[in-house]
Amino acid sequence: MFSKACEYAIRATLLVASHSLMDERVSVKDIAEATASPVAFTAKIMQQLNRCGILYSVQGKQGGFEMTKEQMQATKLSQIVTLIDGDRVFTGCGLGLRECNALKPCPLHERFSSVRGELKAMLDETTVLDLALGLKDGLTFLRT
Amino acid sequence: MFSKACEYAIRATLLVASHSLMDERVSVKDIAEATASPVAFTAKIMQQLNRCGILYSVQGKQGGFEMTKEQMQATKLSQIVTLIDGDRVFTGCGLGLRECNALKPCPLHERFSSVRGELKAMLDETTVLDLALGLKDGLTFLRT
DNA sequence: CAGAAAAAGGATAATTTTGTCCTATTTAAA
DNA sequence: TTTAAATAGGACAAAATTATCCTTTTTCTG
Ligand code: FES
Ligand code: FES
Repeated sequence: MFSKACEYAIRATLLVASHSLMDERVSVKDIAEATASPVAFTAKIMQQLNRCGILYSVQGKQGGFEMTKEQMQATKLSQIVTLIDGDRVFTGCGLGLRECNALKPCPLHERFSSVRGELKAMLDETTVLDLALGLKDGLTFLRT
Repeated sequence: MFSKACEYAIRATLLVASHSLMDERVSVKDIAEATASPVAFTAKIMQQLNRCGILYSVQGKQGGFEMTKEQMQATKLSQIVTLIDGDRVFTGCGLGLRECNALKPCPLHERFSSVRGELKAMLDETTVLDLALGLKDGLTFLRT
């Protein structure tokens, strides 16, 4: 469904958010540990998330990553997916035709575009804050 | 969403089905041309589809691939997906946790498993015959 | 100020997925 | 019976994704 990079990005963002709710800053090392992700790969993803303003970083000793509550409210899951994987999962043809076009539909178009629309709606309606709250309260988890 | 191999598999199966409805046999070359897929890669996929009985092949000159109407009715899209990509798209965690477990859910579990269930239901309810009919009638397409 | 901890970023490596090539086998038709 | 067209299948190659390593820069702390 999503690439590994995208899964790591969402997990990392949610971890940073849940810690920011408790006014804690987290390092890449912390993030990788808490989300069971490879450290250096996660570091690259954090750079992308920082560059596009989904969260922010503090360099130097005692540095790490944080999010403001505004960032948590403003960031929809769909934005993270689009940033990392592009919009193919939201707009592409389920059978891989070059474009999904209702005027020249693939055999699965009608059924697939409906499900794809629900996926998009779900990710558009879900903010980082929505998910970070359950994580902070220990109701949900980011690793086994 | 699906791998390239899986997209090719579905497109190829639907092409064979629509031709079988007109009592025509199709070669790998025909399939690759009609679905805009790489020939040799498609050939490998056809072998898988044949081995597991989704369709059948006839070797030798004038050979090719065909499906019986029974095969078309019996084959659900979900079977082709599972054959090529496995069942991760139907059962896996949206955030990539090792297993999707409602007792230790990821933050997206509730919302994701709902959409994933609709995808599965859609592919379970759709047979190759369902889709081949529109293709035969020129209402849907397998390439741009 | 010096040293250490941490992010930034470039280069490279491993793995998986996708795609190609070539040979053997099967079968219809000339 | 020979030839040609087609699938079967193994080996290999290219590309994309995932992952690691190493150096530089920043900034806190002693
Ligand atoms: S054309 Fe295939 S999903 Fe729209
Ligand atoms: S645990 Fe993540 S989707 Fe179920």
